[in-house]
Formats: sequence, structure tokens, C-alpha cells
Amino acid sequence: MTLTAVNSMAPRRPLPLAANVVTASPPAAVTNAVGFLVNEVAALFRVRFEEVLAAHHLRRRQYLMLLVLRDEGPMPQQALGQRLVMDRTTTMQLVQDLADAGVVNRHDDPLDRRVYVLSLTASGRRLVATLEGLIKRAELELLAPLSAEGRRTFAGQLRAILAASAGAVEKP
Amino acid sequence: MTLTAVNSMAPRRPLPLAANVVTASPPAAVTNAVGFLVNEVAALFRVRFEEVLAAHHLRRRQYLMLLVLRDEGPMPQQALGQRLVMDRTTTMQLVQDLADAGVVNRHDDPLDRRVYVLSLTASGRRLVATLEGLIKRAELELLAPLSAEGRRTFAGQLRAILAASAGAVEKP
DNA sequence: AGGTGATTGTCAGTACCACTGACGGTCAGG
DNA sequence: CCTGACCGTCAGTGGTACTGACAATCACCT
Repeated sequence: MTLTAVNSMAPRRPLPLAANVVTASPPAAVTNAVGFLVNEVAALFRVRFEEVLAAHHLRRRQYLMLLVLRDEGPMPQQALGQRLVMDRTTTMQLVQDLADAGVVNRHDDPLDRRVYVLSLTASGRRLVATLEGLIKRAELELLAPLSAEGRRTFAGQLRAILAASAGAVEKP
Repeated sequence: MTLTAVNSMAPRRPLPLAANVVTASPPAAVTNAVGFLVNEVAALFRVRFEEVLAAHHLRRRQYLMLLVLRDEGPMPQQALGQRLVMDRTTTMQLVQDLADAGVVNRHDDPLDRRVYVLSLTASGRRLVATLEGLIKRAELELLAPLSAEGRRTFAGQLRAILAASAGAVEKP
């Protein structure tokens, strides 16, 4: 199992909202390329996702941080950064904002005075719950054109592609 | 018909190659989110796509430019920029590189001496053909885990989602 | 004509994000 | 107790895309 990133779910810029989504016609030649279609659809999800987060002054990676802290319990800052395969300094900046916003706690580890142990605050826990709901709803809206079964096969196909690609990387 | 962007098919950074692709486990909570899966798969395609282009010293938007010039004929620089919904200055920089590389021609428009009319050179035409082949092959590799019919329904679903979303934007 | 306003390509400056490099403070092992 | 490794931090860099301003040119209007 190789360590790689989780960084795929967002653009770098704050939000050129709704840019990155095609309603006008792109070069006809690419309209038939699956890679292009996937990226368009992905952009759709990404924009919605970012909209929700932006409304709560969060960045994508910060949301992931909150999820990890909730699901895997308190952990030192650096562990969290490695968990999401991000730079130490980047981790720091994002954590700082989270702490300022009062959604995570940084308390000293008595066993190792170098580390800050991070944990969710009550408001952080509420925030995650809220966001999960909003994001879930946004996804359902986007998936509306598919039937219930269509949605299942769709997700299944995505997983298949991911799995195949991951497997191909593992044993070269 | 609203004008929006075509900018969805790439990261901004040159290539943190193969980052953005998950083989390690992301927060379990998002693994089930379709939006996340789509973005992972999209990243897969994007990385392959960028690899191919990078081997030929092209950026994504430059490739789109070449496609537009080939499929829609010569046009002034700004028209090309608007066609792909990008900034004037950005357009200029990218076009300059293309011209330096000898894949596009900039010749003065006799009717309007402000504009440069852009057109593909012979080598530019060859380049596009080569790239299209390479990209097509890469896509097929990634889609290998799907059956022929699976591929069709997959593409159909993507189109359905895009169409629904585009329609929703048009009539609010 | 001629003058006002818009448009074309261009350049310099700015914002932004994530990274690299370096720094004190702390731990671990010989 | 001293060397090496690690944590969190901060300043500086790089690369991308933008905003603002510029001269040149066109288009319209009187």
C-alpha cells in the first residue's frame, strides 16, 4: 500500500465559482473524450462542494482534516498532515485557522512536549455533521438524472476504474 | 446559452505527478461520496492527459487551442481566448509559446491591423493528430476494467449529469 | 472631417497557494 | 551529556492566473 494523496477534490483558487463548468460548447473533438466528460462532471461536484465549504469558511483540506479527527480520534498535527499527505507548513496554516475558528483544540501532549494534540471541539463536531448533510444533498441533486440503480452502477464503475489503476501501480 | 469555461481538465501546478491519486485510504467518510470518487477518477484521467501533453511541452489549454484552431479554422487571438473563456493576458502568453514552438502562425489581418490571425502550421496539425492518438489510447487503458457496453453507459451517465446541470442553470 | 469611445495585443504588477529552507525547542540513544 | 532526529513555526520562493494601464487601431456620430 503506497502512500499518495487525497488532494483531488478541489481547485486551488478560492472560487471562480461556476467557472470550470461547461455550458458553452467546448471544442467538439473533446466532447467525445471520456476523460473530458469525467473532468467536467468532477468539476460540477467540486464546485458544489466548495460552495458549501466556502459558506462556512473552510477549505477542502480542512474539511478532510475534520473528518479524520472525528473518525480516527485526536492526533498530533504532523500525523494529521501525513495522513492527508500534505506538507508540514501547509498543515500548520490550515490547522491554525481551524483553531482560530474554534473547531479544533490544540493541547500539549504531556508525554512529548514538542507536539500539539489536535481534537475536535463540540462546535467542530456540529460543523462536520452539518457539512456532511449539505454535501450529501448537493450530490443527490447532481445525481438526480440517474435512477437509483443507475447511481449504484455509476459508483461501481468509478470504483472499478480506481481499483484497477491502483492495482496497476502496486505491482510493476 | 451562457458562456462559461472549459477549464476543468487540469491542475495548475506543473505535475505533482501521481499525487492527487489515492491508493492510501482517505477518510473513510468520503470514500462513499460519489463526488469524491468522480474526482479521483477525474484526477486519474487528468494526470495521464497532462503526462502526454507535458511530453510535448504543451499545457492543457494550449491543446484546446490547437483543437479549436483545427476544427473551427483560423481566428484572431482574442476570439480564441473568448472561445475558451480565458483571460486576454493568459491567452497571449500561451499563444506566444505556441508560436515560438512553431505550431501556430500569427499573421496580420489586412482588414484590421490590430489583430493577429492565428492558424495551425503543418507541424501543428501533425502534433494535434499525434496527441489525439496518444490520449485516446491512455483513456482506453484507464477504461479497461469496464466492458464495451459499460463504457457506453458510463459515458451516457456522465452526459446526462452534465446536461441536467446545464439545463438547470439556463432556466432559473 | 474629427473627436469620442471601444477594442486589440501587450506588459508590469499583484494575489494566491503550496512548497523549500532554516530556526529554536524537544526527545532518544549511546 | 552530546549527537542526531523530530516537532511546530516562520520567512522566502516558484509558478499560475489575474487586474490595471498602455499605445495602436478601429467604429461610430455629429
